[in-house]
Amino acid sequence: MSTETNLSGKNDEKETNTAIPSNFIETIIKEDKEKKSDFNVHTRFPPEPNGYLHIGHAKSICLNFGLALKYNGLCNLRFDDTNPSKEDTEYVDSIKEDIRWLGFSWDDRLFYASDYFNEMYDFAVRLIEKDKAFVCDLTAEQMREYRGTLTEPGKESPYRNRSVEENLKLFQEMKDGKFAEGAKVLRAKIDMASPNLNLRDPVLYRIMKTHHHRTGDNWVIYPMYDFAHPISDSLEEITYSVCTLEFEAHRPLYNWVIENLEIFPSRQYEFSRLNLTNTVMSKRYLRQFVEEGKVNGWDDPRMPTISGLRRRGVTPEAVRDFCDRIGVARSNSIVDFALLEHCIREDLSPKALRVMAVLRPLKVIIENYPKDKVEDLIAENNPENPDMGTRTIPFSREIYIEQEDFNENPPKKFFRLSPENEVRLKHAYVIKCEEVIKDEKTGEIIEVRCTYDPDSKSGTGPLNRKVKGVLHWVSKNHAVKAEARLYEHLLIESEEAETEDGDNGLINKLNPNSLEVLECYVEPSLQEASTEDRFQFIRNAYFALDPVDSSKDKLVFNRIVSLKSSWKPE
RNA sequence: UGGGGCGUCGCCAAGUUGGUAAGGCACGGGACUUUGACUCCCGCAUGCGUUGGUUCGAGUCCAGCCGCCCCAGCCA
Repeated sequence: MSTETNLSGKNDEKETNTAIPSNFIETIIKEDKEKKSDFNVHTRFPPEPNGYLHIGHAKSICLNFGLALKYNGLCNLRFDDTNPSKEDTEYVDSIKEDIRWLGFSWDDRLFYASDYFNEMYDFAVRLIEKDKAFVCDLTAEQMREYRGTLTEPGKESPYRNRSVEENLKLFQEMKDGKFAEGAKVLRAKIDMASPNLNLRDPVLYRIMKTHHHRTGDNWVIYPMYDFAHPISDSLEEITYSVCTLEFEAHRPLYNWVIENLEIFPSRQYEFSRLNLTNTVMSKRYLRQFVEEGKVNGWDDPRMPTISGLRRRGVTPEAVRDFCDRIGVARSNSIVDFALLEHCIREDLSPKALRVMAVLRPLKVIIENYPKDKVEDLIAENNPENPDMGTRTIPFSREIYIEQEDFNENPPKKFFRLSPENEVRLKHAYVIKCEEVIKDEKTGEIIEVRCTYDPDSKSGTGPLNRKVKGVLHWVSKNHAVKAEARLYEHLLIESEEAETEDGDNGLINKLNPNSLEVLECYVEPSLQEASTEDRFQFIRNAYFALDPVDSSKDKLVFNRIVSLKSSWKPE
């Protein structure tokens, strides 16, 4: 290894790490630091605990925590729990677990918007006192009518001119539970003619007589996102409040709250959310798949959820690398799933144990190999990393090879087993196909008879002995039966499935072959496999044990991602 | 349609104050190979939505046009 160049290369990278902004937010940070060298980077990840995190959230987590790490700042975890009707501690726990799994830490900075309910109430009172907010009795339907449309201005609420005193009294009574849900709301007094609909006297507080997972029944009024978020950010002195593009039109309101309350001036910046080909991030559709049994739960390995990726065997390193590579910008985009797969392979390649497993077995009998002989062959665990050592694999007269590795009428450049042809068994011997045994009735190939060359044993034979192909195999009497679950994209892109089908959602885009379950044979060393291990089934794919369904008695392997292949029969 | 955004290679995405189009993925070709993997070479935008303009010079400035996304929850 050319340590000199490598080291200097790495050092350069580290030294210029914070100097080269890699996205527009970092450009802003750099500018802020130039104006004021001690400007703190303080971000936050603010999920609502109303569902499971997915890889789109991972992008936000990597961005927010990553920014803090890179610029020596801090990143808070804050649960945006202002709507008790949708939220639950179950989600709080899973979100924490997912963030930790991704490798980030909020240290002691775990917050909840509900921590600030008292302050928020006081801030609302302050707005009323400044005549910047009022209690409105309009029903939801009436409010919609009064709001106007995209092209027409709205009308002011008839309750807009209540006195400060009356508003104070009414708001207090709202808090005290004197009114029914929906009877009254607190609204900001901004501009019913604003071209930005979010500024047409938006609702700040609504009445909800719902039990809150943290504050219990203490409150019957709850702040809206647009009021709670800027206050939460400000109280935590967040300097970069990073969110996704759909909140762009809310930024003027975010700033309005901060300016009228005269509190810490957090700033909001928006980036485009992650979209991936062949998948969907929308909670609505993911929930539909779960509820209709199209997948086996939120952590189904086909799901784009963090828990799904984790269960599938994807590593946090791969997810982080992916998030680094997709970039952060403001244009709507759809990232090719192949990039995620690339990141997974790149992470797994140096750490996965190379093992042999036969997914679709074809029996091979080596006729000139002694019937009762068993040899222990030495196999390296990872040729890229000799430190990972070796293990032994039993070899005997009867083995299984992959069905697709034999072809009676091979196409051109078929570097595998075929009649009269020679091939090497990985770590073992060169064998030659002598005879094909077929089922008399069906004509199906049920067995292949071969002979082996005793002088061709791996590592001992003539070094320049070249054969066309190398096959993986397992010894029939030593192999361990296991289940292999092969996953494909959850969704298919096709002409017919281009559009959503109304109430049917994305059902017609679901890939009917997204899961294939196989009974396979794996080499005996895998009996000792742990869920922490990652394997490369040689010439096939990366696999990991399913942490839920696998047991010592029944090994279950999930295919994480297949190996690339440039082999294409003509 | 009012407002706010966005439009650089098939997919992402860099492009300081205008100076003559990074990188990754994908793809194609080749080398190597006891994984048709990995690795390594090579190729891949006279072009930056479009039309004009300013300029010695424009992806970068100006004007018009086109396309896509977001906003009319007492959701976040």
